[in-house]
Order: sequence, then C-alpha cells, then structure tokens
Amino acid sequence: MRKANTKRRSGCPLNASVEMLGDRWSLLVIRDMMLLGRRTFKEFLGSYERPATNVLADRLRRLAAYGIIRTERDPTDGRKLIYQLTPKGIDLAPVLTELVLWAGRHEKTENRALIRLMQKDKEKFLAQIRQRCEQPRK
Amino acid sequence: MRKANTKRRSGCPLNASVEMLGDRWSLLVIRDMMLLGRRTFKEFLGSYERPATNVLADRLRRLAAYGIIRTERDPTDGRKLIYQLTPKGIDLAPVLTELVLWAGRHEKTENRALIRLMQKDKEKFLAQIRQRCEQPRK
DNA sequence: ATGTTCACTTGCGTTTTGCAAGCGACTTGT
DNA sequence: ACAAGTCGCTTGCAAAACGCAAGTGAACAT
Repeated sequence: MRKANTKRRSGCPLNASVEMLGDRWSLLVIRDMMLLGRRTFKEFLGSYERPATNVLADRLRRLAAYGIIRTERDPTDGRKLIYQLTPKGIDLAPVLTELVLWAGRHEKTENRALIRLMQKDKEKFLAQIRQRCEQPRK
Repeated sequence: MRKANTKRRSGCPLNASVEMLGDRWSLLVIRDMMLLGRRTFKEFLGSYERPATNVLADRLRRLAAYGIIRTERDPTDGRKLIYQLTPKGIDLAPVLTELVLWAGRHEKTENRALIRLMQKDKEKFLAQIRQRCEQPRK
C-alpha cells in the first residue's frame, strides 16, 4: 500500500522537493536513468553505490507515485520492466546539474569530464539530455 | 563523536552532494538561512516544518563538519550561537533555486511570489542572495 | 522438464527519526 | 544577590527506515 497523498509538512516549494527527493537514493536512480541510460531493476542495482533490493523497490515505487518515472513491460521479455523518466522527471535535469556542479566546485570527486562539460555550456548540456530522454529508445 | 570523514559510497559528484544534503532537513535549514535570514537554533526550530531539537542539532553539526555553515558566539548574548553560511553554503543558492523552480512547475505549492521572482530573472535573484549573505550583518 | 533470470518480498538486526523531558550556561528582572 | 527565564543543546524511548541475506513466483532458455 503506497501513500503518495500523505500530507505535506508545509506548502513551501523547497519542502515539496525535499519530501520527494530528499533521501540517499532517489536522485542517484534518476542520475542512472538520465545520464547512464539505465532502465531496469537489475541495471539500477549495478550502480556504484549498490542500493539494497528492498530500498530500490521502494524508491522506484515512490518515484512512480510522484509521477517522476513510469513503468512498462519490456515487449521482448515479459520478465523485465522498463522504467523511464516522465517529463516531470526529465525536468529534474537542472537540479542534477547544479548538484553536480556544486560538488565539483567544493569536493574532490571523480568524473571531472562530466563537470567540465556542464560548465562549458550548461544550456547545451541540458538540451542534449532532454533530447536523449524524450524520444523513445530504438 | 562525529564522523565527517566516513568513506563515500562512490566518487560521483552527485553522490557527494546527496551524502551531504540528501535528507529531509538539511536543505530546509539552508533555506532558512539563505532566504529568511535565520541564524540561531531557536529560529530554525520555528520553521514551518518544525524539526525535532535532536535532529536539528545533528544537522547543524553535520553542515558545520562539511564546511557549509560556521558557528560563532553572539557577542551581545553569551547564550546564543550564530550560524552563518560559508561561501560553500552560499554557493548552494543555484541548487535551492532549481529545486524550488522544479516544485513550482510540477506541484501545487505556496509562495508563488518567490517562484515568479526566480523565474523572472534567475541571475539577478542569485546575485541578490550572494550580496545579502556575504556581507556581515549589521 | 530443468535450470536461470528478473523483479521483487520477507525476516531480522542495526541505525535514524520523532517526541518529550531534562540540563547547564548565561541573562534578565527585582 | 537571587530567582526566574532563555538558549542550545542532550538523553531516553518508541517507531520507522535501512542494510543484508535469503527466498519466491513468473517468464524465459535449453
């Protein structure tokens, strides 16, 4: 039983975002979909940070309940579910970008190439993500 | 005993951000400092979302350990501590802004005036925040 | 028919959270 | 000087969330 309509703590827009995304896994799942093109439960499990299966299942359920991702069966393999970002999910790209840029400025991290790409032309980068995510995959 | 140097789950810059900020309270504290000018424990307790005292104390400790905020005694009242954003903390303004704009686009929220202000001229808004936070208060 | 893959669920011990109460240092009022 | 706040916490405890390992059922592969 899910509870998408639990009352919010406040009407502040930042609080709304934090209640939907403020945990240690949700944004990483979105990153995997947005930047790495991952789409299945198995693929998300394989991320560097290695979520537990029950937590991953819960996060996917929550993100779907919030309308950030949506699910469909793989037509070529009935066992697989394919998770995709909705427009609302794709629209998180600027948030992801700013979080990456902030960490890039203030922390020692890997993947400097990605950070440089974002810095060089942020709008172009965002446009590429939108284009890549919005059209159905071949 | 605090543990600022616990090993990260991965070197990904997004993961670094999520490990520092990915919970239900940290960004709200930063919002209160950045947008509402709050500076003391008591003031943070008075936010709409009403954090528990132990959680608030923990979050302030963590944010300080990460260098996002810093603490000093109030010279006019020895009981009070004044919490302020460091440059690293002020630099979270674009992240806050994108989170607010995203929620504003996709959720029913209050404070539409703030959202409109951010939409109208994002750079101007960010410049104002930087200016307001960087100079010591009178 | 048998074994494997996939997307989970279940059980269980540990950690984090939320709530209420308390505490010590400092300040205010008399 | 002294009692009564105020401030920034800490402590105790119950409930929820998390991490890990194992298991389950449906769908494929051979």
